[in-house]
This record gives sequence, C-alpha cells and structure tokens, in this order.
Amino acid sequence: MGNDASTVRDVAARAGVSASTVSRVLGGTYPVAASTRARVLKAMRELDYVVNAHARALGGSTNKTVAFVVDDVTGPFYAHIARGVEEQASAEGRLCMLCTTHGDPQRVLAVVETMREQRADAVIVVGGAWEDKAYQDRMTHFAHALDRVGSRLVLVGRPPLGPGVPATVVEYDNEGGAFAMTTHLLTSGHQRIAYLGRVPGLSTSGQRLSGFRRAHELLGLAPDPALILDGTFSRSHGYQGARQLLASGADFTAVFAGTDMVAAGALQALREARVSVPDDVSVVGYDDVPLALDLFPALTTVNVPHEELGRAAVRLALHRDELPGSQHLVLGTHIVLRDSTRRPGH
Amino acid sequence: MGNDASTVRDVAARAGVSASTVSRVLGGTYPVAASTRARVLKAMRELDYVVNAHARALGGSTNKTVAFVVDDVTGPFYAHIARGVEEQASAEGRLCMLCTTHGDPQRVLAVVETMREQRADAVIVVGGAWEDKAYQDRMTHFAHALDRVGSRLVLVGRPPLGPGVPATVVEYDNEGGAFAMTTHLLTSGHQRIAYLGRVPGLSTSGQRLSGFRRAHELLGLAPDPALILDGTFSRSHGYQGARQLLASGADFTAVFAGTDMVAAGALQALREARVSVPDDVSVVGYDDVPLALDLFPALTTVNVPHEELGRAAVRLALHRDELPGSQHLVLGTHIVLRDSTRRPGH
DNA sequence: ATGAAAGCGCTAACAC
DNA sequence: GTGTTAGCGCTTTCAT
Repeated sequence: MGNDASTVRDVAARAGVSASTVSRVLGGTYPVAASTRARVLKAMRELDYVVNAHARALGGSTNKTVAFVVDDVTGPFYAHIARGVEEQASAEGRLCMLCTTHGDPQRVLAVVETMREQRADAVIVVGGAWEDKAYQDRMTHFAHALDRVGSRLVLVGRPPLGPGVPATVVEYDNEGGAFAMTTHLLTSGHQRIAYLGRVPGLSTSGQRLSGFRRAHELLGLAPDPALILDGTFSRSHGYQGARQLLASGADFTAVFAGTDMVAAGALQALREARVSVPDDVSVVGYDDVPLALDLFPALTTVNVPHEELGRAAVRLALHRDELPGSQHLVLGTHIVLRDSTRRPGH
Repeated sequence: MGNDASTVRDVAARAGVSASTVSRVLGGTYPVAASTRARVLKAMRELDYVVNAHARALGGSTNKTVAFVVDDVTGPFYAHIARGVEEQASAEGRLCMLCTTHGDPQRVLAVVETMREQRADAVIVVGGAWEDKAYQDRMTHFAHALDRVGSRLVLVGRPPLGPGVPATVVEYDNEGGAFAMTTHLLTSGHQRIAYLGRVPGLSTSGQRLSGFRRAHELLGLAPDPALILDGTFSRSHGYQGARQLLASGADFTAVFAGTDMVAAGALQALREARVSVPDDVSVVGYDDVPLALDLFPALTTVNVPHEELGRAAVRLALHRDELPGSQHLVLGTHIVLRDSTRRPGH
C-alpha cells in the first residue's frame, strides 16, 4: 500500500538543487554553501525525508550493523552480554541485529549465513561451542567468508577455531574460575562435591568440569563419577538433578552447579526436601548473574564479566586493524563468597 | 580490505547464463529449466555466493526486518517479550533488530527514526510511555511516517496514541492486575499497604497505581499518601524505598512493589532489617518474571503474558491487512499466590 | 525458458 | 560549490 517515501531526488527538486548536493549535506563531509545547506535541510524537513539505509549500504560497503547471535535472550547470562554489545555498538554508531538459536547448532549456522547476507560489520556469536568437527569446520568456513567481505566473526565465551582462522575471540577464564571455586570448597573441608549440569559436547561445560577435576587432582582427590550429573544449563535440570541426587541417597556435602540457573533449581529442590543450605549442604553456582543475590541463601558463585565481554567483542572486531595484536582476549573470573557455602559439619 | 563478495553476475558468468536467470533461481518463483537451475546452484556453491540483502531490499520494498525497541534487555520483563518477538519474527521469516533506550525518551525517538531509515517492516516499542505531550506528538508523527512507507508502529504495554493513528497496540490489563492484587491484600485484612515504585509520568506506573486506588475506594478505604513512594522500576529503588519506609517508622503490613525487581530489592531490605516476610509484612510484586519463583519467600505477584505480548505484536503488525479489526489487543493478567503474602497478625 | 535493459536510492568520481 | 554521470547488486518488465 502506502509506498512513497521521499528520496534525495524529491528533496533536490524541492530545494532547487541536484541530488548530489543533497547527498553532500546528508554526508556532512563535504563543503556546501551555508544558504544551500539551509534550503536543503528545510526541504528535507518539509518532505519528512529519511535516507534509505539500504541504498546507502549498497553504494558504500558497510551496513553499520553488528549482529549478535545468542542462544536465548531470556537467560540473564546472555542478556548482560547483549547489553554490553548493544551499548558498545551504539557507541560506535552501529545498529544491533539480534538472533536466537535455542541451542540448535543448525540454527547457528543458518543465522550466521543470514548475517552474511546482511553484510554486518561483525557477527558476534555468544556462548559455548559444540565440540563437533563438522560444526567447527562450518564456523571456520564462515570466518573466512566473512573476512573476505570485510566483516568479522567474533566468538564470545568459546574457544578459538584454530590458528590462521580470521576470527576475534573474547573468552573468560572458565577453567580457572571452576578451579578456584572447587579449591575453595575442597579446602573448606568438602570432600564429596556433586557436580550438576555437565553438558556433553559443550565447550563451556567441559572447561568448567576440567577446572573442577584439576582442583581435585591437585589435592590428591578424585571426584566420584556418580556425583557428576549430565544435563543442561537450565533451572529445571538443577531441580531434577538435585532431586535425583537426594533420592539416590548419595553422600555429598556440596553441590557445584554448572550455572547460577542450575543452582536456582537445585536450591528449590533442596528447600522442598528440607535440606538446609548451607547447614546441611553448600551450593555454588557459576556466572554471578544478578539473580544470585536474590536467591536464598544468596549464592556463592563465580563472577564472569558479562558486559565487558560484550563490549570487548564489539570493540576488538571493529578496530581490528588498529589493534591487531589483541584479537584473542581472555578476561579473568573470580569467586564471590556469599551465604550458600560453609564448612561441612559446622 | 578484502571486499570481493561474488555477485549474481559472477555466478551468471560461471554458469554460462544471464544475471536474470540467476536471480530467478534465487527467487524460486519463476520457471527455470532443471538443468540450468542445477548449473546455477553449482556455480553458487563454488563461488560461495550469498545474496546481498541490501541490494535486494533496494529493488523490492521490504527489508524482511522487524525492529524491537526496548528500555534495557537486561530486565527479565523485556527479555521475555523480546523472546516472543524474536520467535514470531523468525517464524515469519523476519530478522530482528534490537535497540535499547535506557529510559531516555529522546533516545526512543532517535531510534525509531533510525528504524525508519532501515525500512523495517514493523517497529515494536515496548514498555511504559512517557505521558508527555511533545513525546506523544512525535510518536504520532512516526506512526504516520512509518505507515506512509508501508511499515508499522507497534506499541506494546503502552496505551494507544489516539483514534486515527495508524499503530498497532498490544496491551495487558495493567490496571486490572493491580486492582485484583490490591483487593486480595485488602480483603485478607491488610489495611495499610505501602506502594513502592511510583514512577511519575510513566503510563505503566500510573495504571498500576490507579488499580491500587480503585481497590481501596471500592472498599471505602483511602491509601495513605505517606505510604506511596516515588522512584523507578528498579531493584535498587525497592531496596532504598523499603529501608526508608522502615526508618520512618511508618505503619504498614504489606508492600505492593511496582515490579518484581522492586520487590526483590524490598525483600533484601526487609531481610536485613530482620523483618520477616510474610509473618511481619506481606510483599507482592508485578510481572511474574521467573525470578519471582526464586525469591525468598517465593513472590506473590501479577502474571503478565510476556511472550504472548511479543508474539502478538509481530503477528498483528505483519498481518494487519488480513486482520484489520484486531489492531488493539488487551491481554489479561492474573494474580499468582505464592509464599510472600499472609493475613496480617497471624 | 532465457536474455537485455531499466531502475530501486544513494554516493562518488569527474567536470565546470 | 555545484551539477553530471556512473555505478553498487539485485529484481523486473519486455522481448525473444
């Protein structure tokens, strides 16, 4: 229906100048007589003119757009990284496209392809990667394809694809955080720690678990395989997993939840079973999302610099020519002690 | 730098056909000989071709994009609406652009303008509106401007701009939810209810407060103005507000928090002051975000159909020609009783 | 079934 | 300073 936006030509006609002149005042980066500029501006206002971003993107080569590919906006973990991305993007004059993939590797690939069509300046993929050869190969392919058209693949919170692959990666010390937390638990006297939320094939999960294992080894201990439960990074897995653990009569004094959401579920199950936290069992999470503060008891967890991850992703990708040395960043993590942990038996 | 994506022309050359033929297999909506199509497809694969979305948008008129304008992705309230929007958009073959405004009315207007440049199929603005004449006028202007180019302004969770303004509005029964909740509190015996998080000039806040007032009036009561605190829809206001209330020695048995986040802050303040919830005071929130379940005690609150709001927004906007009668939707809300409320003095 | 040619709205040489 | 002329990559008549 209604389909008559005014164009440079309309504005030019009304102002009695040529299209290029209009374009010049639009760009602002070229001398135009003050009086002419005023007339053009006036015409634009009267015609309620706005540039067509597509025509502009077609002529020049950049779209002034950053794409953000995420598993699920709803998770606070992603939401905060999204905020960092959005803020930095907007600070750099870029628009932000949001795509969600709902844990489906196929959709990730499809979405990245779409972003390639959109000629986004950067394509930021957030969250653990699937440790699957075919998947990695496809991502590597995209990295090259994006690079070829002057765009950039950015991996946030997932490992690099390999040397020579043109991609920016912004990680955080996943393994180190889990190591620190496990060490804390172990040295406070917890010997039997259940691990909830091992997600097979997910890089993030693998790294956290390996920090968990390394801490045990360092103290000459071995985690009990029966206490490591497979599942997803979800509240419901935390709930189900904790119930299952309780029902099995397993012996444990602490629960290491794969994420804060998993911890939230576990806390609910524990509360329902009248198991007191932290008196009977300690619970720790991972991520330090705002929710951690509101859980009861307030959750001891590993802090991840969410917003900074997002911000850094955009910054590095957009300025990769100026800061070529820093295309692989690993941000630190640290544990935050709150009320959900205590020495066992005290 | 690298800036040589292959084009239809490249593909055409390699397949030994004309550009139009390539375009035809791209579109799929036109007869092409099977053998030719195969050759073209092969050439595309070999050249790793992807269409240029901008060139396409320039020729045709739609961008296949939906814009989503939100205050802050980080709030769970928005996050869940965002999910609904994203899901429906993707189901309708649209991409989703995300823009945040951080509570700044100026930025809302700027962002909507940008979306106009992008020729988005729909521009979805979420969250309470500022009850400010100039602001409303600008929005009305945008509604018309978008309409003129075949796009659509969608208002989610805010009142219509007025009759004759071409905009889709998807509301939820804000006033009704507050009314129901307040009535529940009042009829359970709470006579002095504090209201935390009145945000002057914000439509959402105004509606909630008027439901709060109507419930009082209906029972022949009048809310005590001293118990109504101005602030923002934030956790920190909930915290500060509750502390202030406590410090003032005010007399109240229940707290109606403007949102669940406000309630979370209030609960923390109450806990720190050793005021037991719900034994000493009852607390209720608004929104029913997932967090409500994880608060302690689990929060009694008003359920808002977040995802459906987002989904409906996209659906109505995109199919406005097929369902012209339903461009103003009001979804229902209902109260959810959990553990943060109780009759006073029991 | 396929090709040639025009044009979407804008920017960027290149003239004057 | 300003106008003219070409395209950017694709879709779409109009021919054939």
